[in-house]
Amino acid sequence: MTEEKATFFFHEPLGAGASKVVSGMKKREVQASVKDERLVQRRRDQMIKGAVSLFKEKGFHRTTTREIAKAAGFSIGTLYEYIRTKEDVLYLVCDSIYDHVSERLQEDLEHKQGTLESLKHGIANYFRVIDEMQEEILVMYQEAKSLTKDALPYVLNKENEMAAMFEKLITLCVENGELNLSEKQIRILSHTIIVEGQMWSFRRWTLQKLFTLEEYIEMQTEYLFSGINGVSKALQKGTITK
Amino acid sequence: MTEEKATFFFHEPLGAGASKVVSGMKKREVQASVKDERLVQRRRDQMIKGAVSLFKEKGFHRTTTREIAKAAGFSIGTLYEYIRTKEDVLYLVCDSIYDHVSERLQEDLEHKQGTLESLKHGIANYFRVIDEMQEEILVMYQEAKSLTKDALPYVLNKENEMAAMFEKLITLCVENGELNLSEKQIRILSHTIIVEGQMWSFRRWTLQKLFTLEEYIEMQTEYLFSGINGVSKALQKGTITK
Amino acid sequence: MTEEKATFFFHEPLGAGASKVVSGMKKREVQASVKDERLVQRRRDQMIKGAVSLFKEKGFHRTTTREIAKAAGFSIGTLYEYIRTKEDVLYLVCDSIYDHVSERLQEDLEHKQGTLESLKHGIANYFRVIDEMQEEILVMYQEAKSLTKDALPYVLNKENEMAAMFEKLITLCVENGELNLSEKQIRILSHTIIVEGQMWSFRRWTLQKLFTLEEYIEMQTEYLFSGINGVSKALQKGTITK
Amino acid sequence: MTEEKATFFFHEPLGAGASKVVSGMKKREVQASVKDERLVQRRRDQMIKGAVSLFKEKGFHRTTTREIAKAAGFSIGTLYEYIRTKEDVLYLVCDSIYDHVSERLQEDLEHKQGTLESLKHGIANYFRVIDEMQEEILVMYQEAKSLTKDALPYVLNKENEMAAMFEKLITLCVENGELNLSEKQIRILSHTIIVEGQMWSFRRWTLQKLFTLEEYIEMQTEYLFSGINGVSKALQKGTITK
DNA sequence: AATGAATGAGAATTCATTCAT
DNA sequence: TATGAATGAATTCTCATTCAT
Repeated sequence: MTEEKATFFFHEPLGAGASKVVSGMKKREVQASVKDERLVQRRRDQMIKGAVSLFKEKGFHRTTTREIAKAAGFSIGTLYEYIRTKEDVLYLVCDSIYDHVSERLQEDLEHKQGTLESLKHGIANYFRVIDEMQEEILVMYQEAKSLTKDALPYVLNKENEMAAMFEKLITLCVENGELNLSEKQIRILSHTIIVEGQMWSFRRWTLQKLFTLEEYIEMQTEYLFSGINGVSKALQKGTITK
Repeated sequence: MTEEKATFFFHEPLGAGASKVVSGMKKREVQASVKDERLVQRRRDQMIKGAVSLFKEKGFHRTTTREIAKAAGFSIGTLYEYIRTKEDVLYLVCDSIYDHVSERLQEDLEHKQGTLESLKHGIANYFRVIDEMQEEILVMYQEAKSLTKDALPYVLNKENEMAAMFEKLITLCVENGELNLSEKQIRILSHTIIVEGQMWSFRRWTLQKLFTLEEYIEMQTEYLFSGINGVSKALQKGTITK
Repeated sequence: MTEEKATFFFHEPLGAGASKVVSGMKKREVQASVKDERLVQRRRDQMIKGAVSLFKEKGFHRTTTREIAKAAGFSIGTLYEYIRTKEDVLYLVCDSIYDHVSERLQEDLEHKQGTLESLKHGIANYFRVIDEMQEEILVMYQEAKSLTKDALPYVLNKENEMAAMFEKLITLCVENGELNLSEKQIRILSHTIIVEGQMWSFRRWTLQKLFTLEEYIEMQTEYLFSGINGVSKALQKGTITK
Repeated sequence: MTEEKATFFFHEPLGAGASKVVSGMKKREVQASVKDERLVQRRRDQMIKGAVSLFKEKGFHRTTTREIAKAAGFSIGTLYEYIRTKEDVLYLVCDSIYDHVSERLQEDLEHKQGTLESLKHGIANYFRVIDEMQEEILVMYQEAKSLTKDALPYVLNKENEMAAMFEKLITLCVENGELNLSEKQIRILSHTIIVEGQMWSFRRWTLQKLFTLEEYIEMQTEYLFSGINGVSKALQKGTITK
């Protein structure tokens, strides 16, 4: 993967600073004045926790650094001992959410077997993670655009890593002969899966009023595997119920 | 549809002010000091045009009202003759984009016939509209969350109207016996179509590097109608090419 | 009367521009673009009427020229055909109020006779005028300070003219042998009378809750003529009632 | 005293928020971001000092917050650490002036004895305080009207407290048999005294040119106690000089 | 390390005044 | 004469960031 012209959820076309999204990319460093690594970690955790709940409530721009400091339980001066700019907080928050999601997914995708069953299971699991973390997901996708150019590649990288998980899962199925899909088809499929998960969170104002999570999983899986035609026929035959 | 607890792309849980998303809802009025309706329309068009390009570049929050005025080609004082608050600009922008998208869709969905072919055609057309307006789409979905509570129902309503278009299209197919889907399945399907369209714009940083629009349309349609299994089999049989 | 260092209800120490308060001073001209004198007068009357009611409600500074124009029944453009600056409106308003008050007083003080009775009658009449015009009185005294330096002498002059009326009335009594007061005593007395009148308007929040106008007139007159000692004795003797 | 329909020096008729002027009323709190109470006091003192001198010069409305900050010796940002709105400054200024006046009066009225002599002494003292603080008095009475509804009761209350001081002084004389006055007469008298004091400041442009403070005190006292008639007779008899 | 007072650039909004029609 | 759209200087207030204690 080379030079990004990333415009995922981002406004500015990326300039020189923002390039190469390499898998296995190192974390972007956020400078702290305080040396004690353990303390830095603890303070940042407090900070992220406070910030997430504030961002949920009012978004990044409407949240002030003072509020973040207060929510984190320390003073504004202390806040700035652990970050350099307000945007650092946003980066830490996004990074942390990605990590949590990835972690939860990784956990489950550990025992990848390359069967259709395990793929379905993986998808269902992903949807459930999304459901549990919907607030965070919302925050992340809505505010990530406010990250500056140099934080961007790291975030895009995370997105790619997530897609890669599903790609791997699907590829295993292909290798096992359970599926027969081209590279490109795998790519698009994994992105579609990810987006359908996000959909549960983004469109919850309507979806979550119409369906329970499990219904949603079932129906989406049905569509995903059998498509409109398949679903249509199955319904006709009575294989699946309304 | 009743009382919304909308959390679509919005942070604050909606209070009393923001309820009822009624189809056929009247436009929310944005007050102008200037009386000449025609002039108001013209100036607002200038304003929207300028604002969209600024919002694309730097987002709503980072764009100042002075910049908007300048981009629109008039003074800050004049800007405020046509709106009341900065947020009004955002509302006008979102409203305008929705209108354009809807219009473009409506145009095409006029000759709805209730055949699978026409449904496919409608979807393809929608994807193309998205492609043409991707910048605007991006702006709308990323900034709409900054609208205040009282502008919200109008925006949610637009979303519903868009979903309703596809619901109608699909329902026609069902009525014609071309498809056999339950109410709920129609619902979820139309939202999925919409989201897959948005995906082309949201994930363009990766999708548009891998696929041409027509490829994307073809592949998504394939998945949508036949699902993973169908695609998989077709590929095996050589019905479709990689 | 010479060089004023007027600080009546005015903030800035007066510079060169503001001097000589001469009795019989000509009115300060307020320039109009419109030539037709009659029209100018009519429009200004509309303007003053509207402005007074607005100033009553929200004060000079919080009232906008647009509001004044609207209240006057014409457009902002038209307003500026009859004045040069917003402050001109204030001057016209103050001037007009003074004129009304003076006129009402003059009317009554016409038949000055130089008896104590007629002095009492004059005072009572003045109090009644104040009562009738209290809103205007309030406006005038509260906003006059916003007049610029060059409008000031005219206003001070009006104040002097009012004091002069009572001075004349009292002087007549002195000349008639009904009273025996020095120049200075006459001066201070006439100012005191004027201020006691204003008091009815300025302190109405408490006075007008405790007394009717007629009670107030009676009591103030009693004090004015007999003083604390006199009132005290009269009460003791039962000459006056509580 | 209950429900006020105060229109003292105020434009808007008071709504629900502005009621009950209770003696012993607590001070209206002005919120500060800074915690250190002592510092808050010091900074506010600087602020008030600067503001008073600016208000004297150009009035509340024509003074900008930046000017206030500068006059106080700190930045605009710092100013807003100690107040919430510009109006807070006005409230602090008015409050401070009242406090100073009250304090100066209280000091002296401490040794109230209920003799006519001590009453005269109290009045003279009040006039001298007014003289010393005339600039502040002017500012207070001219700008107080710009206070919002919720600051009003506090200010009216102060006015009442001042009147109450004289009422007490007079009442003592009545109780001692030195005077014989009704409740209402006491009321009106104390207000008259207060207003005659203010008169020295409000009409200084003419009074202070004609009289020295001591002359003014003497003459007003004469009138106050003996009235026109008394003064007139005394002059005739040669008891007092011109 | 922690604190929180100080800073000032920057933002939205208002409104007196002008001027072309 | 009358109109009202256009203007932009001026104003209040916010908030990220710094730095002395």
